[in-house]
Amino acid sequence: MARWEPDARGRLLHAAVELFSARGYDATTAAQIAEHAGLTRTTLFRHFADKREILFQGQDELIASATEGVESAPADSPPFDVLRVAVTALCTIHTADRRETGRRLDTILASSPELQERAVFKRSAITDALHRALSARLQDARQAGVLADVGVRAYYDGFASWITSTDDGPLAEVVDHELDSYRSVLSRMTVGLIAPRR
Amino acid sequence: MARWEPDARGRLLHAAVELFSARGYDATTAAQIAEHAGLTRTTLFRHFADKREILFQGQDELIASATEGVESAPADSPPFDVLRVAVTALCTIHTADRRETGRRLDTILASSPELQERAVFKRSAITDALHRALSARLQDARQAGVLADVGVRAYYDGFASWITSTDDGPLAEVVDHELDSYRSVLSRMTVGLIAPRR
DNA sequence: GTCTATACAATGATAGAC
DNA sequence: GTCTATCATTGTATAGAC
Repeated sequence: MARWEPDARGRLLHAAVELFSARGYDATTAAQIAEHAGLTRTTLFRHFADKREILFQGQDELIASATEGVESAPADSPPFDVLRVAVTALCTIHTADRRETGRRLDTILASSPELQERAVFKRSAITDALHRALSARLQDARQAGVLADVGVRAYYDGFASWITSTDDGPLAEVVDHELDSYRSVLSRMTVGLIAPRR
Repeated sequence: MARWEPDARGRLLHAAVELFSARGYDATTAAQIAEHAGLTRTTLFRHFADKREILFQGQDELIASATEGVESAPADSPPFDVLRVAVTALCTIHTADRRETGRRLDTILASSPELQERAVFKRSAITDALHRALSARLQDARQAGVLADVGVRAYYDGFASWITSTDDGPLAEVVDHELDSYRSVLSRMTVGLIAPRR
């Protein structure tokens, strides 16, 4: 028998989503979230550095996942395939049941500048991790930068369309198609797009 | 005769940089900054939405500047040249005398996660503005996304090396070289980089 | 090892006077 | 545009309970 109910973090997330959806982010205090989860305010701040972080738990896995993804790609993979392996690794974290959660989270995020700021920061952290790993592997910081930006863009675009769309398929599939589209954009970049047409 | 000393915002910026450099961001209170600038805490928050924003005043001009830059490019410019016009427009805001300010600001930013979060948010806002403007012009959201990312990356990389380097030239020149490098990366993307070598 | 009680400094908002 | 005053809330620090 545990002395306390398990999964405090999960309960706090659930309570936060519930209350933010009902009253809005600003109108919900940390004390209310804690109480709703059967805990106290002090305990909430023991688990999370700040109020925003409740909604972003698990995001740090994505950062680690990006780095590992790059390192796990076959030795002879061309750069874009290395990127694909890494971005696909990001997708495996979100299972199908997280889809509804993602939807609700997205609505809440859109309502608060404070949360958007944190979301952007997380995205930037993932991009930086990917950038570093690709840079180490490809030995070209600028090429790595472009690929990291494209990969993260494909991932976020894919995620957005995944939670919006009605037909259900895995996130990885949607993101993979996004990557194809961006690859096609990149491959067209030389034709009249960069060099002036003469 | 003015009833108050002019340029409250500028004085607050100066006071903030001074105190943050001396004691650190967290150890400096809004009241101290205000007092140092000959004002009260309340007045500080009349000028700035929060403590962080003091250091980022004028950044919103960059966002507007990005949009206008894209719209001001000649009608027949190829996409990358449109980007170049827009990114160059961003550079004209920082004159040579802002270089030392940029250096000091950079040191302060590096010391506080809270400030880095805001900095990333501003970068993201510029990227989004550029993305929107390019998207409207090129009628291709993904191509616009890649170009916006590349442009902003060139701008920030250029800015970082501009404030670091000893020899003085205009920011626009450094950024222009960055853009050349990224253009070259993009043009090499099709050769063995994306498609597997056979 | 996780939870709680309490006290505390600082942010940011608000209302009203000069 | 600036000031005084007051307020709820965040986030920290500390000490102790189960």
